[in-house]
Amino acid sequence: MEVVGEGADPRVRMWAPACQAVALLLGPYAEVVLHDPDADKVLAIWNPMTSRGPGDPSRLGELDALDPSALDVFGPYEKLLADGRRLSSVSAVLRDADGKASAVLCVNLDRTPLEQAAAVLSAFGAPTVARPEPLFEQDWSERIQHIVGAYVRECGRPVERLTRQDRLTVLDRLDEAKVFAVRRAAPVVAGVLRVSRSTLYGLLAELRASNAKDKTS
Amino acid sequence: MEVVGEGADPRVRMWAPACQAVALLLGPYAEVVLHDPDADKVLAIWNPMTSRGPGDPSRLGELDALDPSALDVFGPYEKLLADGRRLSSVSAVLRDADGKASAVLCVNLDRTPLEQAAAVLSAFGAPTVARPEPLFEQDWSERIQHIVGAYVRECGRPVERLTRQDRLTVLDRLDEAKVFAVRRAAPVVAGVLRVSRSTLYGLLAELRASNAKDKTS
DNA sequence: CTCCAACCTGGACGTAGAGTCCAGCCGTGG
DNA sequence: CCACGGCTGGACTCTACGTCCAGGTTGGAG
Repeated sequence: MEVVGEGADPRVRMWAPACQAVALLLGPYAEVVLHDPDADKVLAIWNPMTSRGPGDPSRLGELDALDPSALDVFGPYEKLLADGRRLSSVSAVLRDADGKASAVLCVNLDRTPLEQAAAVLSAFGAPTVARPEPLFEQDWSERIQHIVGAYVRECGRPVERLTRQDRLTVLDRLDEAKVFAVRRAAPVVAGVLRVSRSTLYGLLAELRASNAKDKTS
Repeated sequence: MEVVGEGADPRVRMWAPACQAVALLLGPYAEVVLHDPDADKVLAIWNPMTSRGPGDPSRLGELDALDPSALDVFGPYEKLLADGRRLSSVSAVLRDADGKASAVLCVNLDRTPLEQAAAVLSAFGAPTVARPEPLFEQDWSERIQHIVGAYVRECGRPVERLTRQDRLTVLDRLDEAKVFAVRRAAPVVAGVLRVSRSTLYGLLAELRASNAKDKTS
């Protein structure tokens, strides 16, 4: 836990536990700042997001309604950091036993990680309604290329120079993927595999006989 | 902002702004509790997750190291609610100007929404490697049922008693999904749509002519 | 009620393309 | 040299795709 400015001021000693607790809970994405409203300076800061430190000007002139009649809690409102990060911020006027405003607490929560996650989640949409096919269903020839390519990459040999056993394996995968249920797929596969249509059917028959035998055994 | 117990106790008046600020920032998923360490009772509570209220016993006997020598901040540690929700909790001992422990602050953050989101995100994995096909590619007849069923649900009418226009629309979607590129699909579609094979081809021809005309215009 | 038009239907038909078969052509190994 | 296993093009059959047509049915108009 990085903390700057602790212990110097009695006000800091009083409010530090609360500030530290919040900073601890919110991990690295929250900055907790304790301001001196009279001097308009930073008293202490936990998890600083910028290079601010104690003594730096607070610049919280906007919420200068520090009389006891007004509300003591502000926000959450949005802040923007120089690097574009969006913050959710809340502020609270902290008063001592006399009712005098002794400090101002600001908690700045970096929303960007949450917003990125939310973007992914919302883009996920309704999975059962969304169509996954434009890539896969559409272009079954692409799929053939993909399966064959994967095997070639797998065993290192180029597309040509594949052993008979290799072709059997690839054909098994293609058959497993129901590739041959789509019209006109056989000639395409034969072309990709650099094999004649006859050979293709030969290998396929051999394969299916073998698979059937495995099933009965 | 739901808050219970405000204003009664001077300690509540002192710490309320900080508590309220945290409760505001963390929205509905954080509960902020202010305890009386002497009476071991709840002083005030923001966004209560259970039915606890002011005056109820605090039961925070575990962190009874309330002497000034020990650390004043505890956690984050894990808590379990009766309904199974997992909480991240932090506690802080709040002291008055004399150094006397006047209150204990507890912030309980419900982690379940975040954990659910994280589970979705991690399950997302590597999208280009994962295969979405075992459900869709495999069973194209299931897909037909799905598309037709979706439309039926959409317009309310039962599978039968569909108007000609409806059938045209459904067929357009099926054709768009390249369903008719797979062998033997046409008879299945005709069966599902309660239409003869001839009619199916008739509607399909009509549809494709219309689409082609739209393209040229 | 009749008539008519639009539509659906079963069935017949032509054809593309799936799958089989075979004779011939290579390679490799004896 | 031959023998042999495997690949090849081509011819063949048959499935099933897509078209067409002659009926039958429905529903609305007269």
